[in-house]
Amino acid sequence: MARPVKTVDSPDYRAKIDQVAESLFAERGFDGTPIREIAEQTGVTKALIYHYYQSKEALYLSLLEKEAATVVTRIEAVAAGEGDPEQKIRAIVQVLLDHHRINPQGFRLVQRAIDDHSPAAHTLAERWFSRAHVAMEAITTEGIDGGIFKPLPPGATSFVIVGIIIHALRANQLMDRITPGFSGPEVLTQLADLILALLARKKKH
Amino acid sequence: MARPVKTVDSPDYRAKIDQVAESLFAERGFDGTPIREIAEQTGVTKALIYHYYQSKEALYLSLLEKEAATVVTRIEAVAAGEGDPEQKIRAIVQVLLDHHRINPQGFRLVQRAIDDHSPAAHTLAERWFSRAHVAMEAITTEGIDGGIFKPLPPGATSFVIVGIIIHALRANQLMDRITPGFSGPEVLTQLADLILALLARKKKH
DNA sequence: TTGACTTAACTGAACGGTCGGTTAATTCTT
DNA sequence: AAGAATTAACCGACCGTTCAGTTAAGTCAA
Repeated sequence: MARPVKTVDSPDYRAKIDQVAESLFAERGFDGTPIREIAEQTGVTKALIYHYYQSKEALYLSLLEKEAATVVTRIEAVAAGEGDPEQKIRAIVQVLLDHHRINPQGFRLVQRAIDDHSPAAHTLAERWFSRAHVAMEAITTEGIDGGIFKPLPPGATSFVIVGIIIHALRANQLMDRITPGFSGPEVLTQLADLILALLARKKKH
Repeated sequence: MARPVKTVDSPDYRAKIDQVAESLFAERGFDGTPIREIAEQTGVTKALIYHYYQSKEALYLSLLEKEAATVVTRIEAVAAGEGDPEQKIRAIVQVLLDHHRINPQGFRLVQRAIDDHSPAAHTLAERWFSRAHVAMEAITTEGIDGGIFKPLPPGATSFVIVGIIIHALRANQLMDRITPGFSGPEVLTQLADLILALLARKKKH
């Protein structure tokens, strides 16, 4: 049971396996990523990966769970924190942008899971996305009730926010050329402003 | 030179191969779909598929090209047709919804290609998405210049429209439970109204 | 009309290679 | 010494692809 303490300069393969696997799964998907390649890029053998994980899918789901939990927990923290709805929306956009900037591979891993064929991955993604949407709904409902946001059908405001953010990050990392004049880093810096401009209630005077 | 004419009740396997392959590729992705399974579900042998297509990838790209061309051509037709920007936006939403309703697998195939690892598929998707965006830009620019749509940065309006539609169809087919109170068929019927409500210019009086 | 010839459609079996996963043993750390 | 970390070697299954060959239908010269 006792796990030996690593010396300072030891390789710490376990963490590196996770890192390499996350990157490969994010780029090429589950089916497109052979265990052999994860092992090679980590600098170990396949057998070591099976020493740490029961199966390829267990490794994949472990990474997915960790990544989804991290980002959704942060969103929930913002939703439960202080500030008016506009500040919270800006904070959430910032959370997602930061997370994407620091670890784009992890972000892409989660995005990919939405379309995943594996029932386990699909369920996992659905569970976390659902929690994120609940947190968002609390904010948008407050914004609409407070007269700050344009009144839209229940759920629609969160739906729009999430849709635009996902589209922005997807476009930013994968389709730089499809949105002429509105792609690349500039789309991200304007993202919160754009979302709030769309949601803002019409001024009456 | 002599080409045997198909008898009326002959199986027409070629069309069925396309149909089965499109469905499987859409559901499980390129890597997740073995040629064997396409053959089995079609009721032929693998070898027949290689009689019609040079490779698995050639089959995949052929389906992708056909599907993307169909939907983008329709969008371009709407953009080049008659009507004010609001009517055109409604028409485009309808085109996409109809296409998705009639052939959801084909639609999903194209969506998946955005994240595709294969350079050829990625390039193909980028090419068609780019054409769609150009067509959209013509409409949104007219709407903004005409004072109907809220003024947003260049490209941003098209970006929002495409993002919301993609998100809606993705959510509708894959994540029915993640958007509480705003999922399932009802999101689609309200989609054009939602988009136009977001884009509508603030009334001044 | 007939029968040799051509062609597309289609198949069964096999190829070399890679896949995810296992096993038994060796090395390393304490 | 003991147990965790790590490995080389191996397995059966399946992968995409090829190939030699059969079938069925159309062409065409006699």
